[in-house]
Amino acid sequence: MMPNRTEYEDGRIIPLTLSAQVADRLRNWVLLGDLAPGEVLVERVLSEKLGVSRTPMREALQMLGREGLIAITPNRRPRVASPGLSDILELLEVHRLVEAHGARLAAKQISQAALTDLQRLLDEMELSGTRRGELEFFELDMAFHRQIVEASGNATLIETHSHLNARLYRTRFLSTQTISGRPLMQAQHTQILEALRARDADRAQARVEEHLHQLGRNITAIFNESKQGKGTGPQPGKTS
Amino acid sequence: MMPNRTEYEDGRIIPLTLSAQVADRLRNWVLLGDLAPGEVLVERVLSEKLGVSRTPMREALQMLGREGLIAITPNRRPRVASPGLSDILELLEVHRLVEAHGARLAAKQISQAALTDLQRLLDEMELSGTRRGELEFFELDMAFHRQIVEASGNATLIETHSHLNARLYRTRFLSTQTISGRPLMQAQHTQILEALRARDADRAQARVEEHLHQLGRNITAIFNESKQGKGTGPQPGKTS
DNA sequence: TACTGTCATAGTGTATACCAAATCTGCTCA
DNA sequence: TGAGCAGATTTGGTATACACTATGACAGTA
Repeated sequence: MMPNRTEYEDGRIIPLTLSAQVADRLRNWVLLGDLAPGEVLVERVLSEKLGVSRTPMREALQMLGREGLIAITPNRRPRVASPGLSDILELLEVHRLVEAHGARLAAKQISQAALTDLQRLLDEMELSGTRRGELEFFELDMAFHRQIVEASGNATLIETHSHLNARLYRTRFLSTQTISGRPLMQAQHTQILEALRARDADRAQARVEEHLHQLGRNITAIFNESKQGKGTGPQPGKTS
Repeated sequence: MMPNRTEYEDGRIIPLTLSAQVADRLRNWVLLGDLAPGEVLVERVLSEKLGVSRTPMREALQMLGREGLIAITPNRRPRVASPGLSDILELLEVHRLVEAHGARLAAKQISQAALTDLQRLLDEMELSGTRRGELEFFELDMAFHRQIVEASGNATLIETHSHLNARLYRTRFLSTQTISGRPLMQAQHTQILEALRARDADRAQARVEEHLHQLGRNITAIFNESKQGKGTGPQPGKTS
């Protein structure tokens, strides 16, 4: 996902603490589904598996808990979060609000280099959609959205967006699997980029909103399918 | 602040973990200024002072770090955050976005009881403005804003708003001290409530935006004063 | 004076061991 | 089948130890 092993601070490079590294690994496991929603996590087992002591493992679990990726209840074993559809739609609404605003800000000041980069991502997605694996398409998609918000230049907005996105990550990944929706998504991506190029803040905002509304519809469809299908929908168990 | 000592979960009441209790106390110290911005925190000293071991203290510090109230860097002692004006304005922009959207949602579905409660808060603020202490006015103000967002019914929105607000807490408290601005603020509060009563989502959103823009101006003024005044502006030291 | 390098001290990050209290699991019995 | 119980697990918290990093004071140098 993110090749996070170091961290900046006034130019010096400081290695991440062990807790943070463990959190990174766990996060990837959750996001990619190696740890299934609802699955129970046992501190000692995990810490042995990763060869670290309980202390950094506890801290890592706390981190993911605060990010909403796992549900932590006092005295109980943590579980991988498995939000219901309504939780996800609530999340998505705020996420949409934030990202759309990011696009609005970005339209006013995005650099030429960033625009070129976004175009490159779109091109690669075009190829990826037909030829390559789904994970790659997904990651390009994520990068596209992230870069737009980063172009807003508002650190708080970027951080908030990234937190919300982390919680939606798994769901969005599943959504990407449904290849049928891709052409529409791609067309919308193009429209967003056009609006940014035109420095049209209103349009950029509207296009992003539209796009994420569409995402909401896709997710709803997937959720309902898996629910009636073989009952393998997300388990109960709250999202902390 | 919040009388948090217990927590719900399917009806049973479970006491907060020690870490959470410690975090609550530290948070209050930071928000009320008992721990000054930029001040250095030492794990061992704090844990002794509160009579707990390092483990829960570390967890509490991590929590506040995530909330943006203290800045944590590996191997270094945590510091109470002391954001610069630009940081605060960025925060406020996102905060405004979230709260305004909350008001929009709230307008559509706020209960009669909640409206009555908001009116009560306004009335008390009116009294408080002339007769009582400033801390009380401030807390009523905070409660007013919080309740509006809570009326939105979107848990993610509420949570995000509360996080952002926590980071702005200290600054907003200082802003409240400037009594000269109160009549305007109060008038705006009334307008917001009127819009909610009228179930006018657009107007509610607009009024909240206006109000928080005004807050931004107040904060900017205060910040500049204190900076040129006696140089007692916020210290350097980043916000994590 | 201003700068640079050294060094002791202080403080965090991590490992370990241990205990109390809560939870979980499987069994028994109705 | 389901309620209730007891023992095994597991977490929350304490205490301690130690390696490694950062910090600040000091001495030496230009």
